[in-house]
Amino acid sequence: MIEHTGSGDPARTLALLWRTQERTSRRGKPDLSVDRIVQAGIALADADGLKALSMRRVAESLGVGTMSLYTYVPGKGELIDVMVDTVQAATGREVVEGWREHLTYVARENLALYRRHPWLLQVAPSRTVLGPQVAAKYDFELRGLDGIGLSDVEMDSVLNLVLGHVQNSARGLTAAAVTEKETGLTDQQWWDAAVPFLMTVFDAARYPVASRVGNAVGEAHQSAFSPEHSFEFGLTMILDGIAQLIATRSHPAC
Amino acid sequence: MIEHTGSGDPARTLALLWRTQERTSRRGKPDLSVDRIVQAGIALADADGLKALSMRRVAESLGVGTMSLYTYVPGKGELIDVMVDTVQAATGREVVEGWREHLTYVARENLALYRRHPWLLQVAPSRTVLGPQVAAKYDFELRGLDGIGLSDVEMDSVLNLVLGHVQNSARGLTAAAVTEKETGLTDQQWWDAAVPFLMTVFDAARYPVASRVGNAVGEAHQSAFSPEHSFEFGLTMILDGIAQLIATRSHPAC
DNA sequence: CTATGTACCGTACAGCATACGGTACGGTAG
DNA sequence: CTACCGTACCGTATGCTGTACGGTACATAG
Repeated sequence: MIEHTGSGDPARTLALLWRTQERTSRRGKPDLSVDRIVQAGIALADADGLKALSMRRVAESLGVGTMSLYTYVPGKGELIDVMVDTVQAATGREVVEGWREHLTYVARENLALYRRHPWLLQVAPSRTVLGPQVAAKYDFELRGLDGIGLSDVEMDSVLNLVLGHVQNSARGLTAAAVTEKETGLTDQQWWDAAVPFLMTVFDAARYPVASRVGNAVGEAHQSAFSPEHSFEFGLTMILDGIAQLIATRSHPAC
Repeated sequence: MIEHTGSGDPARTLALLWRTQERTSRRGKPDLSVDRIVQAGIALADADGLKALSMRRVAESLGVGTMSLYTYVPGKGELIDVMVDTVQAATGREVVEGWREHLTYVARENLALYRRHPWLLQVAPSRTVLGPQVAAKYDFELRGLDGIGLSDVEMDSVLNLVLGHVQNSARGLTAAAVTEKETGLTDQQWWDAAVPFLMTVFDAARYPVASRVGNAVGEAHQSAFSPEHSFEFGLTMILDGIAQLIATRSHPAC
């Protein structure tokens, strides 16, 4: 299941993200807090995936009634928004020389983020989460592209292109684990169950190139190939393309 | 919500995809069929998004009891799998000269597919749907990359890179419509509601590059900019990178 | 005409998010 | 010291979801 986020009032969500609530009065005995709820949510999603994240389970893991969460968080969608923003904080912010090195670093950091929190891939990125951590990360990632001849819009396009590739790669890298957890079947088991049937039904003569390439990829998958290769390959292609763009910008009359 | 697919027995799913059931006996009065159910599902998802797709609603739209669907389809996940495979059939298969032109054509066709069926973006691509339409499309898309000096695995990598970019772009292109349908808020309304709050909380001095670029992108978004640009931009970058790879393969001793 | 296998479906269950109407208590005003 | 009140917390209920299970009705084969 892909979770949707930000279903409610944008202002409410933003207030939550930026923690503008100012716990004013001290009536009652506040045992809970937004942060404790968010941490519990992240822990739960890390462990069992986004599908297993329910308000009941979050409350349970905090030893609290389900509805108590709604005092601090407008709903599940907003909770996920805050979870997304929160985990961005843990990405590295090293400054490296050269746009290519910077983008490579950014790509690796984001890949690591997806590895740590695979459920991020299950959150439908319908609308950007405009939280403080997201903003800080965006700023850092753009800074390494500043002053190399690209326009502002181009800087954004380049970054999005790289981050998009990282996300696609992350899906390949973590899909096995996530899907296994949710279907109870490893890739190998699934494949073993599928192959004998496919053999009876798949006409190699009808799809000659597909079957040849499919076999090659399958064999490579067992031996030397890895999704990491796909990540590196795509990144190289993209960076090479960007290099050409930058070269054009530097020597306009080429 | 991101829907998961292929939850059940792989062999069962494959039998369904390749229609191996051979309606043998003619007892009873089969009113329903897998195809009718799938078409109803696609119509429903096209109209109201994947979130609105429920077995109850599919049955209702066919004038049939909910449980009757389970005679033909093992479950919701498998139904979605078949829906995914089915819509692939509608992509164009024109043969164009040159790998670059071919990939451009493939990219456009896939983008159009996502436009027609935005719910495809909400299906978690945990495991490839190994259906006949998917296979045929894969074969066609690879054929245009055959014999230009790439290895089999490289052909697959190149294709995946392009298709991944298309998917990312499609998200940007259709996100507005989909999200609006599901949240009841247009991008403009959402932005208008967010901006005044952001102004009070977003420290431009803290995130100088982010705010500058963000503003530039925002302004461009209102005037000349469009997600289409982002699609074309990324495609150009990727194809330029691939061109370099192919050049290397053609003149190995560069 | 009877037997049988199948298409279809009513009911029920477990799980979900969350709206609503309370309850109990800590801090403060009188 | 007491009375009040705003807040934290939560029990219950509603309307969704997918689907397991047991049954019914009927077309066809024998």
